Amino acid sequence: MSRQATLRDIARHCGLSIATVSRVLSDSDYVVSEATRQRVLASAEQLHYMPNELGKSLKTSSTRDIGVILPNITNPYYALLLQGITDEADRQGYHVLLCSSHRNAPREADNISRLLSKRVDGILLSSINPDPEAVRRAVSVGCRLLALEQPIPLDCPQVGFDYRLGAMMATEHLLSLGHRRIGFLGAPLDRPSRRMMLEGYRAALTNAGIAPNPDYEMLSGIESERPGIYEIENGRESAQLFMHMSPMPTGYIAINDMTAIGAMRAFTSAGLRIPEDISVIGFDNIPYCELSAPPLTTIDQHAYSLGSLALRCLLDRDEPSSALPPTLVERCSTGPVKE
Amino acid sequence: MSRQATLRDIARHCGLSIATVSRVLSDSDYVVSEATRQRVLASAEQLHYMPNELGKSLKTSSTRDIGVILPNITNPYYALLLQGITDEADRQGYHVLLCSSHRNAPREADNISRLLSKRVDGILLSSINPDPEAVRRAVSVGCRLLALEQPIPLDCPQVGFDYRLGAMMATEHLLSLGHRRIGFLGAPLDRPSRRMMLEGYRAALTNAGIAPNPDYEMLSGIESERPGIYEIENGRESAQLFMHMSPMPTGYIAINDMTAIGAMRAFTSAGLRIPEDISVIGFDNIPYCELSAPPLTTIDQHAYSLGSLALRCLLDRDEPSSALPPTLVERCSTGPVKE
DNA sequence: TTGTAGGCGTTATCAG
DNA sequence: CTGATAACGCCTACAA
Repeated sequence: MSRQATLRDIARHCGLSIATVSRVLSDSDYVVSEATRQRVLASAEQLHYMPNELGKSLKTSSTRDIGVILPNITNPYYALLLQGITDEADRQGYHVLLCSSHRNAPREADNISRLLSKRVDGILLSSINPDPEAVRRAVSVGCRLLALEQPIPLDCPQVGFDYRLGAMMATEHLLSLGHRRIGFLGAPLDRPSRRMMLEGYRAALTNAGIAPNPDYEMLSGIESERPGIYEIENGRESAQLFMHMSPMPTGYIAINDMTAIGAMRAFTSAGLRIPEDISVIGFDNIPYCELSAPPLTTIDQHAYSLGSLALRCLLDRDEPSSALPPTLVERCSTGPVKE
Repeated sequence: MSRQATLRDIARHCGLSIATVSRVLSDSDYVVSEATRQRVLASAEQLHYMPNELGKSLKTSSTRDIGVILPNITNPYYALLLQGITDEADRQGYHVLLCSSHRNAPREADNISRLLSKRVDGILLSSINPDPEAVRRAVSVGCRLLALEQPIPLDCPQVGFDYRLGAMMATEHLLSLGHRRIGFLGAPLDRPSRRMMLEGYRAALTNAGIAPNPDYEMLSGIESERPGIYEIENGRESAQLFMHMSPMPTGYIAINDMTAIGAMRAFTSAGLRIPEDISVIGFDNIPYCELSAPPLTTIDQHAYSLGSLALRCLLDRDEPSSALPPTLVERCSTGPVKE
């Protein structure tokens, strides 16, 4: 438990000045004679020198840290997103400071403050409605900030999905299988992403000459701290309501995979067969989709790629705003309509 | 995009010395007259002062950062663990620097180096066989290091599960339901946790007067980058092999939930009914367990609590090593043996 | 009660 | 090619 060696220690050890030692150890393009370079390197090795990034950052005002604020990581979708971010950060020589906001605006503001005090080089923020004051302060002190996954109404780069297109693709897939009555397994429209999905669903129906039926837009549901679980419950509940209708829809598009799986469980335990009797399509393509019974057809959001893309945008500042195109992943939960 | 205000700016602004300003803003117990205190506070407010933690850390040599090194986060078990850590860190006023090691020893060593350069106050490391050199260097420079989840053969605090006991409980649960032929749905014994589970399984059998049958210990399987997926495949494969035996076991204990779910799918698609014909019990209690068909009985590892416990141990340095007792969670995948 | 000054470990400017 | 020296923002004896 000895104190860490510093440039000064090395300088003393090899009889050179701190400046010279710094020059070789921070491999600047500065010219140093090969002989002294070797001397410095040898001493550094012997003393187990390890640069102190604090000093360096204080001087250069760059920490190579980036802050990531996510609602929570136990949601597999956010876990995938975060993995994409950390892997990219690793490649680029950056470090990730992780914060869980739990969808709590004051907490988010606090997270931002703390990250700014840490002098992070940038912040990736996934927020439904962030404290505008906190965000403004961040950009005003020159900290890059990027709106991740959820668009925010502020002048900053944004990276997200094309939710509208994704929902259209899902609906069109059902339409192409002959379904005409298509239900929307939704949730409260408290986020832009959800509103965009509902829009896409309606647009696809309209394009196909079908008038959207408000009864088929199920938006009930409660939020809860247990991620995953309440979404399953929402799916179950919505499915129950649909089963009381007649005629009930033959195809269903869900706001996310968890909701779709919950609905499937309700349908199958009521004796309906999937995909023979009805079809269900999810959204996100989380790993569970391969496990459900039957394996879930869904729209892939490419969360992992989105994460790494977001980090690149934050750092490179080119293509400042972009969205990843969704992809249809066909598994076994959708099939031709039976009438 | 103006430069951040510093103590000096505030001092100038309110006509006091930097020292005085520092004293009120770092709310030390130093005595400052109420009048000047108010003056300082007012100026700080006006200039939007935000302390620069870099300067502070450089001076105090404490960053309140802790490094967390995990194989990957897309594994729901690690996601839960990480959530426990971040939530606790938040409560304690610490920040989490996240690294993904991808179970790669050189990469782990590199992660450790980078964290040390960042002068983190501590490191939580989940590793099968870490580079001993890197670990030694960490403790030698006085950075606290705690072995998380996987024990490592070094003198440092450890926090993990009682894998042996967990596997015993799982096996005993099957025994109590009348099962006598019990299969072990395993994986290569490359980690201490897995070896401990096999031990526990054998011990429970022996205690019940049953000689462990080597044929029933299935350890095949390939690792792969896609987490979750290969575990499902391993489960499937092992199940296939078991179905070629006669008599085949009636009860199965799996090394983790994913493997159990994979095996269940193989069994049911071969026409076996769970839990009527055979029983399967998992390990971890990841959220998916509630989704599988049928919902999976399992051993809860309390990953979330382990995360927060680990952080407390790292910081408080009391109860330096401990393990969380596992819990049986009965769902629908286990039942009385039918003979 | 307030101010001065030195130092934490780096980088970078400017002389030698 | 190398060496003093002054920052970076903060804390903290010590002095007034």
